[in-house]
Amino acid sequence: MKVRTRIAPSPTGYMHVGTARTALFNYLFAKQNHGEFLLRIEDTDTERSKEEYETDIINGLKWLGLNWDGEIIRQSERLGLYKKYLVQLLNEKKAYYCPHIKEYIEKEKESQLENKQVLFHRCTERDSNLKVGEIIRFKNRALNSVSNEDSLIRTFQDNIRGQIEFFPKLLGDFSLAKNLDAPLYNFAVVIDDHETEITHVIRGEDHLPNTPKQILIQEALGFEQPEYAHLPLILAADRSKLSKRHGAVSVNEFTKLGYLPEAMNNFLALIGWHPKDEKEIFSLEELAKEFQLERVQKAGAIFNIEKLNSINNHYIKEMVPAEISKLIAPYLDMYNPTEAQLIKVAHLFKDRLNIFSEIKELAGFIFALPIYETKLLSWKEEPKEKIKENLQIVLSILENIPKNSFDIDATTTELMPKANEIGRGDLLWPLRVALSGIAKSPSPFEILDVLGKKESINRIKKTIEKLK
RNA sequence: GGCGCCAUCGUCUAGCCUGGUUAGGACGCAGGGUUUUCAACCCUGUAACACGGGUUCGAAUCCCGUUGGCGCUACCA
Repeated sequence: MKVRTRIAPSPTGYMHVGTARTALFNYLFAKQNHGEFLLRIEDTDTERSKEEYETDIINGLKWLGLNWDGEIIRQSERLGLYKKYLVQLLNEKKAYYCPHIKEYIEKEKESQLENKQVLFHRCTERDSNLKVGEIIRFKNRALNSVSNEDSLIRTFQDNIRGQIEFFPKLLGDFSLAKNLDAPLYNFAVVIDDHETEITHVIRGEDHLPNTPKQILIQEALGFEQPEYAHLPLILAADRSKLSKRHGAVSVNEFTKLGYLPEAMNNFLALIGWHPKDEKEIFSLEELAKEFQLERVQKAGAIFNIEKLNSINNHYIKEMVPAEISKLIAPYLDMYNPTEAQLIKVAHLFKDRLNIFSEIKELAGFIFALPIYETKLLSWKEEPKEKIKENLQIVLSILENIPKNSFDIDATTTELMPKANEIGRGDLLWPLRVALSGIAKSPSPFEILDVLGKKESINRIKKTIEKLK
């Protein structure tokens, strides 16, 4: 049978990195088994679902290169299908209309909580077979009698976790739909996974408690049970489920910050999965080849942004300046840089860039010399006059280099003998600051090269002026 | 409260199934090197088997318990 997996996000928020990781694992598993990876939008909650979020999810998947097979499946467009099965369950008396409103159920819960009981609804109308309410509930057979075999412990297999136990009775008569035209999550999932012939349900661990309900629905409908695999959760630093309050969690935020999709995929793959050997850098194709569900971790993993940064830095270093220049351009927009400038900047900063958005802070001085204090010019507390004198020396040397051969080689060759003579720090430090206005920068020779002769001379002269 | 899941360096993890390792790697951090600073790169270092029993000649590894963490407990998904 052909392997089919799916990513089934609900468009109630921007695409979460957890969704991205689940999508990635589903994609990888499908690819390595020459199967299909489907995208299903779970938009049955009309109150919270928004088109904007759906678009964001689609863009996120595309950005990551996790291309799905076939058309997008939208649950909101399949209401007739759910209705058909709902009617079937109702007719077969495997589901019923429940008259109890929310307030009643909540009160019921409160008293159950007080009495330290399991929270579930057992309806007085479950056998009335009348349409006494809107909500449709699953008639849980395990509730029928205490000696019923359905009240015993049951298990299902999870490809990551092994055998999982559950008590059908403890599930109560859970809800299937708000009404005939408004299916609820657990029900819609079962119908869709069946109809689209999903063979492997790979999803977050937060769905583990839903699985028994879904299995019961499958059995009531006579559906085949797919294989399950529940992924560990992505956690925040405090080990709770990663959410908005923890900072950047949506894929589009990472895109805006200037992360590379290949770094994102690589990093996400390493949260909860690890190859046999010690390799850590993987392309999507390599991942599809080496990924194994059996090697997925069971415990939740903290989203470690430092690691992501280091992986991103790795991928940036592998790129050529021409590619990088395009990606840093948006962050330097306010300076109206030329293409040639961007390429030089890309070349100069590629090794020290974790994410592209950092370029503004790192390279801003190239385009606009920041204001700085005069004392920054002194290497080791030399007097003003000494600094000025050294800058004069540099200036006279640089002025003698022809404009069109004013590059790293030329400036290094001309300046270094003098620097060695009077002290490297004494000569090069003031030059660095005169050119950049900051303490932490690339070498003065590299800056000279990017700035060009005219701007370099200009900056040095201004500094000398400043020292008067 | 109930149910379920989980537990190796600060973090991500290898090792666990098929007991015998100086418990390995990466990120981070610290120190050193690299034609001045920063970054990158190279080298070195740092640091972990949650606890208690049991089985065994021998337990991170198998079993039981404890503790802790997380998730779910909707007319959300």
